[in-house]
Amino acid sequence: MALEHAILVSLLEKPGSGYELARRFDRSIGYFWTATHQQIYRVLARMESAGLLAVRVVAQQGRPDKKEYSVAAPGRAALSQWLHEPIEPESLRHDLAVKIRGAAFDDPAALVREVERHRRVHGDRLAHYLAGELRDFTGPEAPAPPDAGQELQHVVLRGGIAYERMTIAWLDDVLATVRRLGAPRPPA
Amino acid sequence: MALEHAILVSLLEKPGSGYELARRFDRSIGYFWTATHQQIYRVLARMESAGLLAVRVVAQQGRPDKKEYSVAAPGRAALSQWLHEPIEPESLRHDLAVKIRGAAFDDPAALVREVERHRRVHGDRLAHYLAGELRDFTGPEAPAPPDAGQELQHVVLRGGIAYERMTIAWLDDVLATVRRLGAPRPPA
DNA sequence: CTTGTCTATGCAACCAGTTGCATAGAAGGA
DNA sequence: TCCTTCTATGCAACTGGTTGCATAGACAAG
Repeated sequence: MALEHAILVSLLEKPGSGYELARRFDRSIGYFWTATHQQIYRVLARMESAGLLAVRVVAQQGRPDKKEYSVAAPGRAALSQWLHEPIEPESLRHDLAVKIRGAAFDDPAALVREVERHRRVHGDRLAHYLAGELRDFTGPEAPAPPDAGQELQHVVLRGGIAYERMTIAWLDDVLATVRRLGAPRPPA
Repeated sequence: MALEHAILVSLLEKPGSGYELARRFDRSIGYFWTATHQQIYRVLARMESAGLLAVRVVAQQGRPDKKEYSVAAPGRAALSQWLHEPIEPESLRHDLAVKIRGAAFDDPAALVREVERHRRVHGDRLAHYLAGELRDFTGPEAPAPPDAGQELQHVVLRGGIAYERMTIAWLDDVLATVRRLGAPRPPA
């Protein structure tokens, strides 16, 4: 149930509506946890009825009303408790690796195209992360000195950057390996 | 539904029972895809009734009978089709990152213990992968020259090794950052 | 004036994966 | 002798997450 906790952290950083949370999950929080708006709305409703969140309906001009959520005391306590519990170090779930091993039984040209496509996506993500790092942390516009929250956000972002760099290097390794092999077997 | 395809690849590499598959998913395949035995049995039953797999009951001495599954022609075709379809480049799902950002609102000492624990687990995994690489690919016992399937298995394993190394380096970065911050705020 | 995009919220159905439990014979150690 | 572990299979209930669909006003482009 890490989505609940991700929402608590995000709302502690700044209260907001389900829609705003969904956009944050397309950006900074989404670097390490994704969620669709439907799921966010559902979890928000559950958390609110459980007393973890407080809601305030905010009227806006030129736009629909929004429900602004913020963390209530029990929500903060629930987060604190979770932070003190150990969690499972998670494992990879990489379907591309399944495809790579599957290429031993099929046409490797299709794999090359697919790996190249993934490489491009990861390259774009890396560029996006680096731009965000420059904007929020290392550029001239960044706040100095940063507070603890910003330092922690930055180290998480550095993790995303390291992940993308590692992935890109690995995909290059995969491409070199597959190209070296040529055509192992005809297509099924 | 990548579990289906992971099973197809694994059974193409070598036919086996649900129990044997479950053990493979604790080892090599599990480097990038995990599954419990319950799920494997359920998916195997579904795939068999869909005609993707063939079963053969094998009597054993001193042990229960087992159902040995192998890939039927429609299964091979289904795998081939999937290999030619593009898949979504997947994103991280890292609950530890949620905890790190949450530490801005709580006691950072708990975070330090948790990160150290994760670091140990990833260190163990790295050692395990490296031992496997030596045993199967780079050591004196390894088959030379390797065939295409082995080359591909090796490049996937190199991905796991790169992932663990990257993760360990990042966790060290996290530890250094958190320790530098001291105690940002009192516990909730 | 119509089409499309943006803000904003939500229901319903489905699917994948986890957790808990159950069975059962063989082997090995306390 | 009993307890645990290993091999081997499976059901049932639940939870977390995805997909498809729906509504509705504001605004901008064509």
